[in-house]
Amino acid sequence: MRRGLEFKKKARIIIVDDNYEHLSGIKELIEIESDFDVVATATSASVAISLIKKYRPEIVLMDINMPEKDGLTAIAEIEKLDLGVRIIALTGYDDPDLIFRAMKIGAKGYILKTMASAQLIYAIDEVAAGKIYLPAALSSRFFEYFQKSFREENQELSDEENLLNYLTQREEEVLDLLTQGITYKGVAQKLFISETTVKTHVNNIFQKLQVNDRTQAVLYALNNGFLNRRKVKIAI
Amino acid sequence: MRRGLEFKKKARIIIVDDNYEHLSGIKELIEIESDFDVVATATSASVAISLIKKYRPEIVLMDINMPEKDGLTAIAEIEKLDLGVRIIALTGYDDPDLIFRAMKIGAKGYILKTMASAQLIYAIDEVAAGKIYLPAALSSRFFEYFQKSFREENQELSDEENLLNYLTQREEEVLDLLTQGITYKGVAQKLFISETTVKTHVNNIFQKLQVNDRTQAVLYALNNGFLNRRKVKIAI
DNA sequence: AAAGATTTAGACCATATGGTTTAGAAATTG
DNA sequence: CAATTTCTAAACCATATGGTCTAAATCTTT
Repeated sequence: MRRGLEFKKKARIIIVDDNYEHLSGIKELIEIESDFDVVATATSASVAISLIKKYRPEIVLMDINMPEKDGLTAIAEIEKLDLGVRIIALTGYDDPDLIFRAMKIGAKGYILKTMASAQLIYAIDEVAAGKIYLPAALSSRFFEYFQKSFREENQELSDEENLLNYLTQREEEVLDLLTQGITYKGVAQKLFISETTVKTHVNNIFQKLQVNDRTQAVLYALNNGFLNRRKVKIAI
Repeated sequence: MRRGLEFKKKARIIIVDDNYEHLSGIKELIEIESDFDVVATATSASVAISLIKKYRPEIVLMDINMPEKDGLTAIAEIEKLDLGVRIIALTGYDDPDLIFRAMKIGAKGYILKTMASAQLIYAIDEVAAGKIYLPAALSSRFFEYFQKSFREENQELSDEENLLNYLTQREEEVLDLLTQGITYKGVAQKLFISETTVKTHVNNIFQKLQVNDRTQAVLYALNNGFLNRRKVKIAI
């Protein structure tokens, strides 16, 4: 086939699809059109996982639309095993949410069953070579979804509405320390001011943020873009 | 040029680059190789913004590496204006963090200055057509970064390490209410139990999470996957 | 049935936190 | 320079929160 892989180790592949027709179709296609080695196939995620543990393939082609255990959780589980298996997700349609979630949990590629066989082979080639591959069309859809989620989630408050913008420099510093779970005494020490001064600042913060206690102030800060060492969190 | 745009309205473009050499280079290239209409150029972000307000171009080519006001904040500001301008980011190197941040704040494309001119024209074509365009190489880098951030941030704690898993049902309920900024009294009312019972639960929670106060417990919960109505937050 | 964990709840006490007021020093702005 | 804002800090008090211990009722599990 294309791209001299003859001298490389042939990538070993496991294919997972609950539809046996599709499964054998893809298997044949790969065996005919490429140099890859289909070492096993599975029609359910749970079987697939034990096969993966057994054969340690380089690549797994995983259908996402399966009953019982769905493909996404299967991918998550396989990734958690940390066997270095590179998973390519496979579906019938380009639902951006599916694409987003698959890539998020670690899929190294995503292709549609409707795509040409050459595209499939190319994707496997790329992923086997250590890259992450999304066809341009899917990549475009992914980014639309990606950006939409940020638009919606991020700027739900305008600058005037975001009460954090009314805090003074010092109040921000105090609040920043509070969002790290530090007590008033600790804040006082860190900022080299007295504890009563901290209390004064804190009370002003409460007024400005319209909250009643430390926990609420911290929550307000975190939910409204207090740019700390904040962690990335997107619910699956 | 390629792709019959003759009958379409020619896309109007503004180019922003603090390096005048580059600026005129790109300008010439676009004027020669494509049908697009370069309506203005700017060597600073602030000038660019007023030009954009004035000319309302379809496309903006924005260099990211600029002194003074940097390109990313400029993009954010332009996006905030919500003029329907589609921004393509432009840099010398493929720093994945830059790519990630640019796409996050709404860039519709990202290309390297080192890329062939045909690639640039193609990118503009695609973006002008309403798509989001990232060359395969950059897309790959983006996803590596994207996935790494999730790996690091999400499963930094194993199930045994995540102290939240040692909480009982009831303790979880209490903690959940605490993460909503509710006081002990409020929790007692919501759960139809006495306030002293709440205190008992809370103290047990503190023991299990190895923290000393309510705020720290809430922070621990939020940072370790207490899957609430939590918002998507990634610091720019 | 016995053992164990969970949920409930009280007493008791110490301390941290929150509410309000006043006020001087320092920095900023007009 | 005068006016304003910010930062500092104290006094005073009320209440919420945290620490520790004990213990009964309920539920789970063996």
